[in-house]
Amino acid sequence: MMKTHSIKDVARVAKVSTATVSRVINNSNLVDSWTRERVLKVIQKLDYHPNLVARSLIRGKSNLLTLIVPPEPNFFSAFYFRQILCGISHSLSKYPYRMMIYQPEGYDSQLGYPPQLDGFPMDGVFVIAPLMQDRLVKRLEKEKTPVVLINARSNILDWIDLDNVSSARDVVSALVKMGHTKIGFINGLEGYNANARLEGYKLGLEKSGLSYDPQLVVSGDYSLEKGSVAAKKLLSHSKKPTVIFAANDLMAIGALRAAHELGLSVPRELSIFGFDDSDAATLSQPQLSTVRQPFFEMGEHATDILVTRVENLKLPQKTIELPGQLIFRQSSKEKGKN
Amino acid sequence: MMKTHSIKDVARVAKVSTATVSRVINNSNLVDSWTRERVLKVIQKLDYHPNLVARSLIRGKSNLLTLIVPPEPNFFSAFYFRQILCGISHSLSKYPYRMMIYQPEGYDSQLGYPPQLDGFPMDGVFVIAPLMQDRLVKRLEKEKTPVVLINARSNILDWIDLDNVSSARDVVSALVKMGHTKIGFINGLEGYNANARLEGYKLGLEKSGLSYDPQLVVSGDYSLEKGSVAAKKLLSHSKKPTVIFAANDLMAIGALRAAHELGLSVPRELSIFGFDDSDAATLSQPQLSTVRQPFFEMGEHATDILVTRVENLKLPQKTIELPGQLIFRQSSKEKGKN
DNA sequence: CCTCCTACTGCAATCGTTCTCACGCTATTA
DNA sequence: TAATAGCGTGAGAACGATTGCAGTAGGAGG
Repeated sequence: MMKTHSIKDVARVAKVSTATVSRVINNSNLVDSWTRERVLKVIQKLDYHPNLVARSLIRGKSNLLTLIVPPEPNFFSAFYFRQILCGISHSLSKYPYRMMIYQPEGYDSQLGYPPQLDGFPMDGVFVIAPLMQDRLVKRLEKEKTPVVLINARSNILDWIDLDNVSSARDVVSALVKMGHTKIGFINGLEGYNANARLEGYKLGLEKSGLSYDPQLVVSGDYSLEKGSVAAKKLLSHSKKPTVIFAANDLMAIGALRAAHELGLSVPRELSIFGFDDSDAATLSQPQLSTVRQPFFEMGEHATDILVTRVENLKLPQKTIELPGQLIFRQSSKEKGKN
Repeated sequence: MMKTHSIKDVARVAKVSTATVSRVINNSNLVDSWTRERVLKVIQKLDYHPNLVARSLIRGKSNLLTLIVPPEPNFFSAFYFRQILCGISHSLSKYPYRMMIYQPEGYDSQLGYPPQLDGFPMDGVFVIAPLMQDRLVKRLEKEKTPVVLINARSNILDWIDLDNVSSARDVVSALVKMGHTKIGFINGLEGYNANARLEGYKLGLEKSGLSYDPQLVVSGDYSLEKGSVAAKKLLSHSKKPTVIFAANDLMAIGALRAAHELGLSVPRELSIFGFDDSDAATLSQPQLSTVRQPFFEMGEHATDILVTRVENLKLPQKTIELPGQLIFRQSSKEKGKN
């Protein structure tokens, strides 16, 4: 760090006290306009910028928000993570806050979640979905650090999440409208998301007057391989579905592969619908119909929520559910058409 | 921020001065082992952690490194950026440093590059490749802020970059070994990378005793569309190449598409080689042979370089050239084989 | 003319550390 | 025995801002 000018230099040159300079910097109206003028000129001349570390110390507020990233080495590459990051970063430029990124080396069982973060300045924390929630969140709650959960939920903390239920429901409704009546579903791993998407699937059937058939639902694990296996299982039934709806894109692509291996043409003989609108969705052949999660917007909203909370700790809990967007591409089509 | 215990609390409880506590924290050996013991116990009991803001203030060092990201909204999604980020993050966990990410809203012509960063604490800066270099870098140089360039070069600053020349040369050598003698090249936009890759291409030919034929080189702009156009141009010549080597994956995929449209089977009738090993390389049909840039490792090294530099400003310039790795997939094969 | 009020300004304490000095004690050396 | 060296410790001044409080000046009102 180069030695820069301090508030004292400005004070000296402008022949005022540091208090006055400080008041000018902070737009206090307790300063004569002529004096202000003069001080501003000096500030500009010296290219003075307040030292934010010193300010943090006295104010007890660093204007730094922390994004805690799960310890998986490639997490930054994850599709949804990237998008959320873009959203946060974009929205953040509206505020005088900066973002620190912290990825611990691993889950620490002894000390609680983020071991090396103690003492590091942060006014608030973004927590992105995955498993690790419990311990981390409990600790942050205890420390009364403002938190916003992204893609997860809580009874106490602010959060923003996809409306999984209605998104899945809308997919099913749309498929029914396209003439499908036998709709297979490949479920994800146990957990909130998968449950909600399955619930939406059931709801969609119900809304369309179709009955729920457990044989048309098989479980997967979000992997391509399992998606393929699951699809084959679905397609081996007597009452073969005419469309397979998977709880994420990767499994949908697995289904695509299965169809290919079974010699079924997609979408002519089988439609396939994914969930996530990941990169893979447009790169697959044929391109995948899917549900786009508004990750970017989620990141944006999360930032707004967190900054608001940091600036006013006493606000009531804020929660946002955003709708997914149905994206129709080549892997699905009206039943019976060519 | 919750009020936590300060060094004074520890001092009071342990019945020593704050100076001694400070010495204990900082592993000074100027403290009696019995005293140290006692202080450590108190520290643990109070769950005391030094306030890093205060420490930064007095030390004039924040232990924060800044990663400046170009203002493009989706930059976090860029393939190489993600990988580099993973590498930085991974290596960073070895050090007592944290990373701030800062993406300005746009290029500011008035003030110089990163307008809102003034006064924010940072000990060093990662700068990732693209165009914006000039002004930003000049400014950082002036402020004597330690900088490491990633995927770019400088005469003064530390940098780490791919060895483009030898990577491209090795591709050509490999292709020649596979029996190809007419090797088309789709160049990128003017700039260091493209120049270096073209140079490597020429070098590879030379090394293999083949002569350079300007007709086998066309220029592109790194886009899929242009790659397709360029490939068609190459394939319309009388002396059609048997393999097309593109300066990046996207153009290679464009070439793939062109081949498809022209009814040429890849790799039976035409081999295609990319550069970057982006996501698209494995998702394309057939999967793309390409050069993998060691982005992850670059991020890791960059971190090591920057931390070293921050801790010792007087070190001589450090530069690293990393070799690319040739990845052979389905889009290339020995000439004449089936 | 005196008092009070308002508008502006400066003094000095404060935030939580680090680090230089000086001090006292013990052990070593001449 | 006196001088010297070293170890362990504490007092207190920084670091660069903010902010409560006190003080000054000038104008208004009685």
